Amino acid sequence: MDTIYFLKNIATQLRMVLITQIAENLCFLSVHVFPKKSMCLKFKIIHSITMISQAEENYLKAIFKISEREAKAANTNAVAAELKTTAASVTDMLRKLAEKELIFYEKYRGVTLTTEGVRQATQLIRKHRIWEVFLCERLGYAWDECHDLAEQLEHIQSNDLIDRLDEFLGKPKFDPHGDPIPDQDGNITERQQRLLSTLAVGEKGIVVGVDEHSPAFLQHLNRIGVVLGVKIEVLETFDFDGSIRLRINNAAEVVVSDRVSNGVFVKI
Amino acid sequence: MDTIYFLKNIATQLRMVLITQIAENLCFLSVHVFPKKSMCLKFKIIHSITMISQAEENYLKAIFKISEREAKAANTNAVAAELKTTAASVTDMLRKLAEKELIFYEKYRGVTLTTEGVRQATQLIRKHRIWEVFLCERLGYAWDECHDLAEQLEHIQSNDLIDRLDEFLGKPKFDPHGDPIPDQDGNITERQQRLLSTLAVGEKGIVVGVDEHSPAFLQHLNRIGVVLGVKIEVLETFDFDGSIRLRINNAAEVVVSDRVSNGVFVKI
DNA sequence: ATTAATTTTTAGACAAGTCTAAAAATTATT
DNA sequence: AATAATTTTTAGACTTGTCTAAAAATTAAT
Repeated sequence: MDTIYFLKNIATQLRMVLITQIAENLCFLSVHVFPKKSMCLKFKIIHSITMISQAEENYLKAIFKISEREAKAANTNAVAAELKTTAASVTDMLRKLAEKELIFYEKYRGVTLTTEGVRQATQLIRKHRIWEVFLCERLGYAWDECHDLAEQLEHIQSNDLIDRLDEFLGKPKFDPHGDPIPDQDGNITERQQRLLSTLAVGEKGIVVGVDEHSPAFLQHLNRIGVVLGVKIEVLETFDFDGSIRLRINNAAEVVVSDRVSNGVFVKI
Repeated sequence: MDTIYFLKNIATQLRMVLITQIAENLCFLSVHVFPKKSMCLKFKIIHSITMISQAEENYLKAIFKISEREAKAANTNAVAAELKTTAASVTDMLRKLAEKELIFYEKYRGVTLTTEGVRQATQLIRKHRIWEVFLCERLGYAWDECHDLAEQLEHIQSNDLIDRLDEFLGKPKFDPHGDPIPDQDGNITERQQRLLSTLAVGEKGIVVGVDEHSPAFLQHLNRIGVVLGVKIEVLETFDFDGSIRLRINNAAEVVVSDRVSNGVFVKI
């Protein structure tokens, strides 16, 4: 990882073991420039508690996402699919993340996040969603356009920046797709919500989120008028193919497919 | 760099030379997934006109900055110093950038930017400065705090994002340090400005920029009240050490050192 | 319970970007 | 003009993250 230099007269007084101890919990407060490298001893930092690379962040997020929807240890292929990479690459990275104690990993047995891993993944999701709010609410991006940019912006390293942005946006609780935004401590506001497909004829609700995030799906919702905040009322259900006839905002009527009704959350 | 696959029946009809030609000007509009790799021939993209890495961007910016202040070909050590890296690393990268026709580079002879290199560097500076305006004006960062964050944000890949942000901020012409923001085409609004040190006794002006950007310097200016927008009047100059006595905003009087008077721009 | 299919891991390679140490070229000095 | 000092480049190594191809482990199927 990184390299650290100690002045020789200081370093020789410390035992190697001690240096290792120090290095393991290292947190740079300030950096002093030494006049010459020949006056110093060089050490390599094996393990650093803070720094985590962009790639590592992405792996944690992928594992988090999979665990969220599958409720069992994420397997190598699933992670590879999620990140559009190969199983071999995943295996390499899992070894590294286990080394850093961000995941529990046993060969051939899948992977789960440690407490610290969950914390990191949650904070990354917090960043992603806050940036999405900014992109959509302030810069006028549509909800199907903001994902890729947020994917880049979430890796900007500064918790302070995110807290200020959060403040600037009025501490939103949900992102433009209705997904909850974790707070600084990782707490998530859970909401009473049901899939549109679970509503019976006559029930009413407000669209509050989506379970599928692909641009194609979101664009389709735009076209048929099923967007966040609209009121819907179930007029008729067709058991044959799972499609549903709806009234939107007490006005227009549409028939939506099962794909739609299983991808949209409503609050009763 | 990247790898591209052609279906065998298509690829075998094309001569290798032609493929190379195509690849050199390649611009992906869409990606098709082929059923099996065994049906494809694999090619490596040697040269791609668009993509440029974060490290490459930083080198271009460094060379641009040096050329701006030195008016002669930037030498290897200067670039190394600017980027806090080694001369060996710089040499490696210069070879690569020359290969991509972003710089003119002759061994031992220093380096200058090509037209495309200047364009890329200017756009990076545009991004940096627009982000700085956002950080200071909207998120409340001080002018000495925004640089490092902007250094990260400038690498977000999306021209559209920057244009929208620019619009959102009211198309500012200058950043929080008074540096001009290039437009989409790279045009820079030059401003009539003089170093404070060149003013004679009795002359008045408005502080519009700084020539030194270190946090320590900017914090010092904050403390003595010499910030962007204030009116100053030169009351007395001390030839002995170059210090100057000023009146600020028709009120407070301060004596500033030569370091300050040579680091501050005023508009008469 | 063996074989077959699938999943996962290892082995080995590669590209980008960096570094140190040594060699080569350039510039400065006597 | 020859030597010394400086600058720049080469050579070789290392790290991160990726890949392909082959081996090993696990799971499914006959």
